[in-house]
Amino acid sequence: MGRVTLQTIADHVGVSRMTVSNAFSRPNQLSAQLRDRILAVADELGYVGPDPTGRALASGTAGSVGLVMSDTLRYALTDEFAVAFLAAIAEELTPTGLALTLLTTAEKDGFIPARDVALDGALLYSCELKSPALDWLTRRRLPLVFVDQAPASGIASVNVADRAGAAAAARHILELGHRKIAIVTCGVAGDYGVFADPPGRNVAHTERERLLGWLEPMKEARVTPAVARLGHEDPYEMGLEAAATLLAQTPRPTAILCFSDAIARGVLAGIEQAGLSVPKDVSIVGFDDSPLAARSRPALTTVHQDVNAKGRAAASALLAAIERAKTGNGGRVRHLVLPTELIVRASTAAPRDH
Amino acid sequence: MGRVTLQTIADHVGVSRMTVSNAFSRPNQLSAQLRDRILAVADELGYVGPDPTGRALASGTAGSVGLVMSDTLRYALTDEFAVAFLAAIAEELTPTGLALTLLTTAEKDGFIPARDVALDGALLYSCELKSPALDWLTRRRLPLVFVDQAPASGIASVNVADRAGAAAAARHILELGHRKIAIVTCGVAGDYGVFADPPGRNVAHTERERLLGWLEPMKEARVTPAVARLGHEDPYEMGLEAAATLLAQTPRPTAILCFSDAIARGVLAGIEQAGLSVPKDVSIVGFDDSPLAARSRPALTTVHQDVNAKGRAAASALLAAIERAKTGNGGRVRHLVLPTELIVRASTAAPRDH
DNA sequence: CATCGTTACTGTATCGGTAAAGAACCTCAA
DNA sequence: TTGAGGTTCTTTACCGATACAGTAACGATG
Repeated sequence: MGRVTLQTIADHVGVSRMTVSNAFSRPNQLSAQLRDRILAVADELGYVGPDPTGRALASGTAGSVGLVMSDTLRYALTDEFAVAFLAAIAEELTPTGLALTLLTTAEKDGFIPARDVALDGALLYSCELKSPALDWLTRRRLPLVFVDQAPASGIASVNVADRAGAAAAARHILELGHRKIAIVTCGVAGDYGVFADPPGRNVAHTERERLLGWLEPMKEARVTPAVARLGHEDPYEMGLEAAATLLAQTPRPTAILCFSDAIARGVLAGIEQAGLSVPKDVSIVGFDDSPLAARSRPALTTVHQDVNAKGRAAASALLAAIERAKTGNGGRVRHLVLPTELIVRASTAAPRDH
Repeated sequence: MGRVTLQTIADHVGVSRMTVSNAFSRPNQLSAQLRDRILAVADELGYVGPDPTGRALASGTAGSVGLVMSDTLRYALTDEFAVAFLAAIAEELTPTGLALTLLTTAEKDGFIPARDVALDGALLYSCELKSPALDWLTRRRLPLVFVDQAPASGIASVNVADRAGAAAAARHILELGHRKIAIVTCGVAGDYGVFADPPGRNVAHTERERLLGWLEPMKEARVTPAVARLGHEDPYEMGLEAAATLLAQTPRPTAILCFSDAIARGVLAGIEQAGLSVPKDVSIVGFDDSPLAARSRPALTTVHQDVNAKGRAAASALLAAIERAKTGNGGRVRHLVLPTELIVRASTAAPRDH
């Protein structure tokens, strides 16, 4: 026996296939009795419901939106902060009945998820500009939302005030009297190592913005920071190492500004391993205000961003973009920037010699 | 201008639509020159690649597998342990080019993701038996894998030795000399509260197994535990409250066995809030050996399970199930049970009066 | 009684592709 | 010269549904 389709049911009931389709998808197009009869027969035949693939082709909707996270899903999922973002998206999406498809950059036998999986739209979180996934999704002309990426015209974006937050962090450190300052930043591409000059081009949007934010007040104060640039893999380990390297420099930095709380925790551990104390010997500032920050000892001074709001904003921007693509209205393309706020906790203090 | 399809390109190049399809999907079916010409024209016309929906309908593959987590994605994603599981799945899936679609139980306007999203298969992690998502996926006859659920015949499953692990935990506590023992368990359905008798029916597989494991050595030792049963929402808060309730009982328990490390942490905090100390006054055992366990102070004695192995096993079982459904072979249906191991850390000790 | 609006259902065209078999042509050994 | 076998492209036949226009029946309206 072949597969049960709308036609099978239609034949059994003695109506047209379209009426069966309506029984499932547009209940008000037929009488209640007939609908019940159709559903009963469908049930009897073991029919589950309109086949998603057929429906998707005919109706033009897939019922799922894509999410590309940092190109490497594996590491994104070890990051508490990224997971919180994911959770916020999931929560915002749930009541819409849309599923969330996690896309990876990997491909197999010419099958590229970002190109070949049916989607109604996609969220791009913190991807490299030259990411192949981003490229495919763009070429598909899917409704998109960029999160933590350089805004592009015509594509909705959600960012946080990275620059302002970083500037606040730097100002805080300067006001405490620090002059020997180090920065630990991080990115997925470009050069790694310790630089006298901060990296210029070729860094992702978020990193660039934070760098600009940190550097501005320092420039005003005529302070030149040492910059260590790390990869993305294991923030704790890399922070630990970076701390060792930075602390070996002369003059030794008395304050370290970090790209994230996860890195800051590694740096903190590295400082303690070097026999120094935070904040007495070295002050640390993190970024993001992830749960880590409040939990660590000493509690991290950090730049807070509302990851929950970011996730929800991203999801609803995507819903608007999908609506716009479908009906032509749904508001105009928005470039949202959520605020950041410096949270002073216990990891920063005036330098010793002050 | 309408949309660019295979036909558009075929007309431009002057070949049949099928040849264009082959140019994209089966390169060895045509000459390299013609293929290049076709791809060039396709590129020129802004054609991205075969439309995923059309391809899905014709070929019968969607390119994505579903994952249902605990019915409430929101809470699953706040659970470090569940996220680690997700990460392991994602990692195992990545090289296969399959995307991972997160399914929720919610529906909207009669659209039910588990029924209406195109998938090649699905993983069900720790769902209630009567979960509507599980029900739909089963009825669709999709290749499935059950994880942390009662094995069903014909459906691959991955579990851990919950019962043995729990028994080891209970035995450890008994051997230390404890006789006044409490259990803090947790489930998404059924009755909540403190019971003299442990809940019987109507609890999910994992909970049941762990209960059976804890109770068996206790029965042998003629010890009757107090059982507190919590919901799923906020393990820390609920553990905190449960601790308060249990400590108020007479005789006061000297050891508490917890369903998870997340709950154990709440219980630990509750014990300390009550002015008691762990493990001097009260011993605690967790479950899972999530990162939390080693991190907490005192470090938690817990039952270790290899969440990474679980995730990978689940993913590859699903791949096998998909293969089986497609080609008829791919091995037989397996019911895997991964080992657990008691990890004794600092949260357990002999009771005071011992 | 002719006209009109509803309700309830049907017919036709299409969505964008793939599978499988067939045809045309070319190569090369016997 | 022939014919087996390979390469390359085409033909035919779907995959399972939805959109949209159309029609029949029926009661209401003037």
